[in-house]
This record gives sequence, structure tokens and C-alpha cells, in this order.
Amino acid sequence: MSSRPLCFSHSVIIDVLRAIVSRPISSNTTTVRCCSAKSYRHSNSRHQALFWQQQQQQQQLSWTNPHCITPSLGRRLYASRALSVPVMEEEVPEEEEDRWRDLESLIEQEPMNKDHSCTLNDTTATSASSLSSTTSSKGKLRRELYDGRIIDIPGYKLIKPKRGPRTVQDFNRSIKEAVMDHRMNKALSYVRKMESQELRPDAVSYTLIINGFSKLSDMKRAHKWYHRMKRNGIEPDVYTYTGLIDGYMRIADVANSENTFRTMMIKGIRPTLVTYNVLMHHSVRQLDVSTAVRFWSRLVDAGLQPDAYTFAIMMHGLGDEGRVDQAWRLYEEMKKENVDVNHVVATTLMGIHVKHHDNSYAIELFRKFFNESGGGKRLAPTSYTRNVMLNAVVANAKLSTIHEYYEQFLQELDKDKDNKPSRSLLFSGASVYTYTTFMRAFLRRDALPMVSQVYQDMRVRHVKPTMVTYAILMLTHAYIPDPDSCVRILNELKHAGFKPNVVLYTIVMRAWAKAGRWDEMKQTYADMKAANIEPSKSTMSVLQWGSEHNRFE
DNA sequence: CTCAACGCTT
Repeated sequence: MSSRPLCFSHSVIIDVLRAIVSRPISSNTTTVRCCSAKSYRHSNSRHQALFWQQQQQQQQLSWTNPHCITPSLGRRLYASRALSVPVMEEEVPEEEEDRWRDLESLIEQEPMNKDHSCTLNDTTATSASSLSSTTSSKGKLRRELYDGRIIDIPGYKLIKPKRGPRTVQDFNRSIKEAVMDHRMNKALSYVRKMESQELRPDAVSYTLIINGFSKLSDMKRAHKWYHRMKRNGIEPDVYTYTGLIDGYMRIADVANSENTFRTMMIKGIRPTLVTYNVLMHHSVRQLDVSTAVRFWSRLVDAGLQPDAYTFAIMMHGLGDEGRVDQAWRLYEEMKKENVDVNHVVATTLMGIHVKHHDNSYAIELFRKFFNESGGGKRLAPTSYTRNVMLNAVVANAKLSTIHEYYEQFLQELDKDKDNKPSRSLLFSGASVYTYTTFMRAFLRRDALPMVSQVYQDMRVRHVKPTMVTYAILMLTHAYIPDPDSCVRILNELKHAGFKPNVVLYTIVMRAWAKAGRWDEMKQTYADMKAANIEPSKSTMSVLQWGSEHNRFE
């Protein structure tokens, strides 16, 4: 791989990408967004030329380094109104970290149990109590959520009375484990312990913490620990900066992304391929493919070679814009470049077809990449792959079939408990994604009690719900319609310190609208605006739908 | 191989 020619083939790819991006959408793929953007480009070509000229001048003024993030990115990201843009604030006092503990207590409360119209049946209740008794007796067996799976740790007692981490490496390993479980307080306690001992935390320790907060989009704390790191005389490295850039891009805070990038360059730290992949990833998620293409040429300019992730990110972006055939074209380019087709690329292709409801082809792709050894090597599916596959399988299935799959899933979990390796291609342990997929599948077939059932099963196994899980629960209540329960869940989330996004508010509004309670719907909308959350397209359609019905009554 | 990138919601 190292022997292949450098710049020539790369510049060919850039040309291909540029051609792909600027080419009109082929007739068999329909995406309103792309078409309108295209016509915009045509009708404004003179404006655009002027715009670019200004960009060039601005770039020379404010950016001295050729690898800087383009200034236009910020403006466009703000305009994309994908997310609200928080302002950087002062450092927060330590006590505020309680919100994670609050979440734990929220989970203990099992909020869906009490006044929920879809009641829990007896079998679950018994299995719930028996399982929680296993967990609470911390004697011989401990169940833990690890890497998205529930695992049993036998001989817990023998391992546990350890003296704790002794070296910096030990500590860092523990910190990493805690961060992976999203137990930030635990991770922080390790760092504080280190700081109070002679083992000073090193760059890895602080970076783990900073990246942990970045992943949770908690940039206030990420920034705070970045300061603490510097105050303690530890120099941030490229991992630290990449993590910060990732976090800022997650919350659409381009100004701070750019600042971080610039700081890194000033310190003479070169961005790596991962840094660019992160930027490209957020570009295709929140902006468009052509912005990502610009980063692609930046990374080539910097002498880096795109890898399978780079291609996968770009293919994903093309797929999202409805350019499925062009994603495949890029895939062909990638093979020509001898870049190894890995599981990420294969899964991305599957995901593209699932997204476009071409589920049978997605399943065929799974066979091709992950199940057939003929020709090339057989890839190993990850839990992500399995989830995409499950979504494809479940998409067109009858309700009874979904019940069967769910039973299978629960049986697999029991097998896991006995340490038998699971051979299922669809499930991978008790992942929140698997549960959520089933919840959505049951919701779509109006099997509301099953939505609740799956949620309970998930809780019983101590799998933490995500925002999406809550969104589906709220959707279920909106469907009934039981707007009060929607509001209750929303408030619980707020109380746990989470900031509900536009999707959650819109679901509550739908619930009010469906119940015919227009005033409350408008009030929810006002609350959302007050929380500085920009309405989305579907928010507006709910509003409009509500006002039309209101008028006719 | 003690640190970084991917999936689920209207």
C-alpha cells in the first residue's frame, strides 16, 4: 500500500468527487433538497463567483495557514439551523456534575411503570424482580454494561478487593473504561485521585476526560478540563485537539472548532487523517457533501492518504442526499485505489439502501460482504452492522414475525448469560440500539403495549435509554394520544439535566395537536422558542396542521 | 495496543 503512487491518483479522486458533486441528480434518484440547491447554484452563479472572491480575500486576512478550516463553513452551518448554537460560558463549579447522578436516579424510578396506559404484564414483573435481586446481591456475580453488551463477571469477589490502580497506565485504563460506560463522575474521580497523589495525570488521562465530555456534547466541561490540563502543565496533543474539534462540531459551534484548529496549527501540531475525517463527518451530517469535498482536498494537500473511513463518510453523505448511484461510483474508485474495503464501508452501503427502503438489497449486501467467503475475505459484522441488518429485516416484516424475532433476541440474551457465544447474525447483546429498533418496529405496527414491554425489558437489564429511546416512548404516547405523559417524560429529561432537542418538542406538540388541545400545543411551541431551539420543518408542519384544524372547529 | 472518527427519533 505504501508503494502506490501518491498525488496523481488522489487528484483523480478529487476530480471525480468534484464531478460527482456538481453533476445534476440522475433522474431515478429524487431529493428535493438537492434539486433546489442545484437550481440555486445556477441562478446565482454570478453572486457565487463574487462570494468566492470575498471568501478568498477573507481567507488571506484571517487565516495564515493553508490547512485552516474555511471561514465560509461557519456561516453556512449557522444558516443550516440544524442545531442551536450554545455560547461559550465561564467555567462551571465542580458541584454541577451532579446531573449524571440525577440521571441514575431517574432510571431507578422507572418512570413508565406507574400511570402508563400500556401496563406491564405479570411475566415481566416477575422476571424484573428476579433479575434485580441477582444484581443487587453484589456477592458472586456482577452484571455490567460493557461495550454495548451486558456481561456477567464471575468471580467478582476475587478480583474486586484489588488495591486499585497503581500506575498512570492503570489509571488511564480505568478512566477509559468509565468513559466508555458514560460514567463521567467515575472517570473524574480517578483523575482527581491521581492529582492528589504523586502520580500526576498525563496527556492521555486528560484527553480521555476531554473526549468523554466532547462525545456527550458537554463542551463546557470539555473546555474546563482542557484548561485544567494546561494549568497543570500538560501539553495537549493531536488527540486532545481532535476530540475538542469533534465536540464543537457536534454542537455546531464552528467558531470554537476553528479556534481549536488554529491553536493546534500555531503550536505546530499537525492534524492527522482522523482530524480531517471528523471534520468531513460533521460536514456531511450537518452541511453538505461539497463542504466535505473541500476538506478532502485539504487532507490531500497536507500529504495524507484517505482511508476506508474517509470514503465511507463521503459515501454516507452522498447516500443521505439521495445520490445512491454516486456513492457506488465512489466505492468503485475506492477499490481502484486499493483501499481496503472494511466493515465500515460495507455497513455504510447497507445503511444507504435501508435508508432508501431498498431492504432486500441491503440484506443481499450483507450476504455478500459478511456471509460469503467466495472471492475476497469475509468481513466480520460489528454490532452496528447487525443493527442495520436488523432494521432491514424488520422493515417489511409482519407483526407476528417481529414478535418471533424479539423472542429470539431475548433467548440470545439468556444464552449470553450462560457465556455461550451467540451465533445470531441479527443481535449483539443488549444494545440500546437493538431495543430501540424493536420499540420502533412495534410502534409502527400499532403494538403499543409491546413498545412498553421492550422498554421494560431494556430497563430490567440496566441498559440506559438514549434521547431516541425517549423520543419513541413519547411518540407512543403521542399516538394514544396521551400528551400529559409526553410532557412528563420531557420534564423528567429536563430534570435530569438533558436539553431536549427540536425533535422531542415537536413530538409533544403533535401529541397536543392530536388531542385537539391547541393552546397547549402553542404553549409547548413557545417553551421551545424560549429554550432557544430553532423549529424544524416538521415543527412547522405540526403548527400549520394544528392551526388549520383549529380554524375548522 | 493506555488516548480520537460510524448506527437508532418527528
